[in-house]
Amino acid sequence: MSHHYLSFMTETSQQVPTAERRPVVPAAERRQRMPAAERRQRMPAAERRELVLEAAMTDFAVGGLAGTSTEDVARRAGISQPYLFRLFPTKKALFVELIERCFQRVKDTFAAAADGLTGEEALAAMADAYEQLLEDRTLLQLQMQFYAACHDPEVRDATRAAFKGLWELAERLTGLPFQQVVDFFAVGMLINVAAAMDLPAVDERWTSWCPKD
Amino acid sequence: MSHHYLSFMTETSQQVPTAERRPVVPAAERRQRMPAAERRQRMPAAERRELVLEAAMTDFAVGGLAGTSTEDVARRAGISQPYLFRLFPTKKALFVELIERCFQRVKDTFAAAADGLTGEEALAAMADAYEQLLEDRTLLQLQMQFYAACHDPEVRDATRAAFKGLWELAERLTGLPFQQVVDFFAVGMLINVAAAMDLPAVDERWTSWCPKD
DNA sequence: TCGCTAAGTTAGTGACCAATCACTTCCTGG
DNA sequence: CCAGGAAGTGATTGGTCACTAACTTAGCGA
Repeated sequence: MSHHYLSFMTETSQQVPTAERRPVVPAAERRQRMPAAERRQRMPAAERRELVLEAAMTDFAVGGLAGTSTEDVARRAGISQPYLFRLFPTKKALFVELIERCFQRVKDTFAAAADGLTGEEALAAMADAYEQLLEDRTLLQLQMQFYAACHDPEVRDATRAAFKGLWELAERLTGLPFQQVVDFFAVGMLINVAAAMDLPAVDERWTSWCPKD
Repeated sequence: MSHHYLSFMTETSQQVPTAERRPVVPAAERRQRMPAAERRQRMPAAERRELVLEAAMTDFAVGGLAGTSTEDVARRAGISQPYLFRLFPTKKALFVELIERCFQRVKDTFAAAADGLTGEEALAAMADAYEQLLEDRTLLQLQMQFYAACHDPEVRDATRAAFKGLWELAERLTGLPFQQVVDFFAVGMLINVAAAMDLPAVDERWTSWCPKD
């Protein structure tokens, strides 16, 4: 069963001692009350929203829209679960807000990488930058959750719009013809999937995705 | 807002009058008892399992692991929900069984398409065949659900193994070097995502993904 | 025809969860 | 100093859901 020609397909990934099964911790003790001693620190709602959005990225990246509870997000954000619903009307609204946010972060990454470059140089820089997102897979896995949740019209519309924006940015930054942009995004999607499956860190062969020679 | 260079990104997709929001039909009436008049037809468990697996593909493709209820699957399969648990030990076990099944179907598609061909001809045939899967997006959307659910170790292991099998099949059928197989799968993944977002039917430019010239 | 096995059901159970309500606490400007 | 708004919580609620227990029914072989 040794397939030498596919190093990234071999089972060299170290298995995390995962917690296995959805937390069967009785909800009674999971929903522990706030520690009275060191009272929760107050902050303006706008600021708290940021914390919630950040926490939500982490949780939704793992569980997706349906598989993440508002309780989990609230706890990670350091607030009570009801207060989350004063900051966001519904769970889905929070999720949808993440879509724009997540793609914006990728856009920023691309823009920073391609700064001062054009054409294939810009594309290569963007490719490198995108690969570096592998170090914290949150963004990539979150993308998968968006795509997977696209049966919902609101999610789909937001995802489509954000994806379109990203695509247009890539075209603008590189100025390259359609086909090359297709290939760029195609490999990007393969990277997303590889990250989701946690294939051993995508090896250097991926980087030769700009076969101009 | 007209971007002539990206026909598939324009909003020409006819919006399905989607049902909007998870079925808010009160569960009381959703769980209607079996029609006593035309009693359920019996069949061997192995056969019933097939029906359940088929129904599960449809439902899980839409809702994913967390977002699909066993009640939904059972109803579609024409059995009571508890009986589903005699055929499958857990919901996740059912989901995991779909992974092998889904990828096997893609494998069959590839093998049939590449029959008698090799090299780039085989690859092109496989590409065409894969695009035809867009007509019934179940298989593609289901894949996205697998990738998205890969945080779970059992799901990840099964998905990895199935993906690896598919990859090896592609290499065996075409005999092409690594880089070309990468490009092939990369575009495949882009198609998956496009299907998930329901971008207007992927246009003919995708087919030129084998830039040998 | 009888009885056994496999197919299938109804009726729960405990747990979880999104969302609401009513309440408290803190801070600030007049 | 005090009134009011903003930050934040506890308790609850109506509902869903995976899974179990216990029962029923249909067919088939001896």
